[in-house]
Amino acid sequence: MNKSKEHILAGALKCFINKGVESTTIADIRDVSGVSVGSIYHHFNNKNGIVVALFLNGVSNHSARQEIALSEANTAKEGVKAVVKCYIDWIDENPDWARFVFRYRSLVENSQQKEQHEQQKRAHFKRLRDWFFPYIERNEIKKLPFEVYHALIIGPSQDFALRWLADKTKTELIEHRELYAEAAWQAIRTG
Amino acid sequence: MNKSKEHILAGALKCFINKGVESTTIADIRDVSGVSVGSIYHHFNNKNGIVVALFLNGVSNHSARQEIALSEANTAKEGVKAVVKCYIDWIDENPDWARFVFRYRSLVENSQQKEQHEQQKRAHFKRLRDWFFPYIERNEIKKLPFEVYHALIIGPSQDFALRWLADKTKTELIEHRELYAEAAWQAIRTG
Amino acid sequence: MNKSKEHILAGALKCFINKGVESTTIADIRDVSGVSVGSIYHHFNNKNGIVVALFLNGVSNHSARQEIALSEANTAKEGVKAVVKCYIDWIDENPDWARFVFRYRSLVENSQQKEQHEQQKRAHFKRLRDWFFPYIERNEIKKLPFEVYHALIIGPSQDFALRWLADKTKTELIEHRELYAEAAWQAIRTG
Amino acid sequence: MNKSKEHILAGALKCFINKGVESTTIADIRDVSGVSVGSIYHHFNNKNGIVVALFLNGVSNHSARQEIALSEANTAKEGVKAVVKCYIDWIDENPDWARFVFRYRSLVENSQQKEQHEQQKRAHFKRLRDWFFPYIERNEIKKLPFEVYHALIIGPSQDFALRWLADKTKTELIEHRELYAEAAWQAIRTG
DNA sequence: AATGAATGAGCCTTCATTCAT
DNA sequence: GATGAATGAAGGCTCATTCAT
Repeated sequence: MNKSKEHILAGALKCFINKGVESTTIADIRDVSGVSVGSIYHHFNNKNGIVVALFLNGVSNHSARQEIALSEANTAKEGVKAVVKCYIDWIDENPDWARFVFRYRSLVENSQQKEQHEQQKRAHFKRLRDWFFPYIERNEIKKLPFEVYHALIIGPSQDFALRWLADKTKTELIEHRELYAEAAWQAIRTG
Repeated sequence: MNKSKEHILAGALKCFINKGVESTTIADIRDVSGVSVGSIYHHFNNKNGIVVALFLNGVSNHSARQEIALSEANTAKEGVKAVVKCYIDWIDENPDWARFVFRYRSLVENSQQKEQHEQQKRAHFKRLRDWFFPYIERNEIKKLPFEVYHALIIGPSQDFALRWLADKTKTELIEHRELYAEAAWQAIRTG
Repeated sequence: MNKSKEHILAGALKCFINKGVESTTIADIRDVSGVSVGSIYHHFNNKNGIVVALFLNGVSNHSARQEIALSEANTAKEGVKAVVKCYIDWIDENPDWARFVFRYRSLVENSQQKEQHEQQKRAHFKRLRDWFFPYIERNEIKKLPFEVYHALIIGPSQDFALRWLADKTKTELIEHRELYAEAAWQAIRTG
Repeated sequence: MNKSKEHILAGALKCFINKGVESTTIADIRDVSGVSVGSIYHHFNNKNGIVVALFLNGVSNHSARQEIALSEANTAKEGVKAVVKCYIDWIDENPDWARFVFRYRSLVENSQQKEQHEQQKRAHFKRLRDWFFPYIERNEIKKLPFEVYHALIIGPSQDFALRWLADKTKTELIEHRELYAEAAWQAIRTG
């Protein structure tokens, strides 16, 4: 892999989190990454290129982990809980990346390079849907409007995670791993 | 009431949502609000002053409504559901204001005028806590780490609302009002 | 005399010395003088009006004192020494006014209201010339190009005064009063 | 040597003398020097950086000449006269630079980059003092408070020079070169 | 005479991007 | 692939001045 590119991405992530994307200058990234202005443009074409690269890397890294976790689950309950735990774990292990993805999702989704992201996202959602569908059919999971599942499963963890990432919680995100996983299962199970 | 100030705030909100705070220029706000650059500075001191004013107005407007709704509830269940419904209603009725508050909370919380916000927030949370405390004591609501309640009650609605505000849902936020209210109650009730 | 005008002039002088004329805003003068923006304009028409008023007051105050001192002198030597001492005394007693006059002379002399100043100056110089002329004729004072007298008489005191006003001398201006007066006399006396 | 820097300094000096530092805009300097705004900032960091550079160049250029002149003098009288003549000559040959140094000395001495100037100045004054000290010891020059020498030697020339630079004299500065040199010597010689 | 809200032209400075080396 | 000097458009903000009260 490319040393310069790694340095640039790592430096840019730091800056983007500290000062925000708009307030981060190419000179800031140069100072933090140690890579010259010319090289930054050589590798990423322009400032937005760095933003998009960071975002796509982050999202696909997270999706991949989630799909692996899901593939190892054998029941509806295991699957739901795996999704929540994997979500929490990824945020816990990559807090800056998570902050970045939450904060700048819209920036990428409104950019010109959004195509790649949308495609990734559709593929990922399809795989999730395929995994859960049989359990809904078999009535182990409540029949609900599809887009509500995400809210019920991920909503609570996400709410807490956002506050944890902003350093506004007294307890650790990871402490409630089991609690949110169980709550997610209870929220959508039948019976 | 002050005509200029209202115009500036309304115009600024439009711009901030359309282009983002950083990409909105004072000239943009002048064009939309019809108030001169000098007057904008006269009333808000600088660009960030507008951001803070919009944010504080939004948050306190929402808090006030929530507290009124709560004061009319007579049981734990009614209270929890009122909070969720009020949350959904406010977002549904003030989508731009909601978009703004979600997106720029951190901007205000890291600004120099954060004091006023923190104070408002503390007072609001204290009133919520006071309302729910008796029900926890009487064991009608599960005993949980305090900061988890918010995640369980608001998390799902918030997740959906964020996607609804970004125009990424097929269904309307308001359609699921009862569903999320009921889910919130089930998530924290005892027994 | 007019209370507001006095306050404005006094406040403006402070500001002009502290921050320079260009960096002093009308708001600064309002804050220091306690007189409203509107009143400042009512009394002085515009910012430059304050500058000119301060300057003309300062110069004519100094000229008047010098002419009085001269009128009490009875010999060439007394006259020359009186001029130097009077110069030093005025600066010693009105250091801010002196700083202002030295620093902003050119600003007034290039302004549109320069007429009044030029007239004052011509009249003053004529009176000085009239006083000294007889002594030059009688050969008690060296015959020199007229504009050299000022340099020889005032030059040394002025050099020192400028450094004293800038707080760059170790000794007090007033200490050398006699020394500079005597040096001035020696520089232009005959024999 | 650096072409851009030279052009910027030359253009800036013209503007500063014509309109004053405060009234000179970066755009003025760009127009006169032909160097882009960005480059001006690249080389001088900000507007004040140009002022400081001009000032330091001017002062050190003058000091260097004075020290050379002094090193070629062999008696107290020659030294004193050399200082005065050198002073007059430098002003005569570099009138704009002289105008600038006289007018904006305080601006530099109160700026943040004043250190370099103070150091230069101290070194220069030490060399002057070292040159004259033996003659004072040998009683060829009057014993006077040290800071008075400057006033007596340079004061008259400076007074005249200031008026000559302001175009307010009928005669040329250079015409009185010998007169002021001789007066300086008479003012401080013993006997 | 006094007040201070409103105006808008204009300035310093920043910064993404280019390009010659 | 790497470098960093040069560019110039654009934005936040200031401030002298006006004017209705």
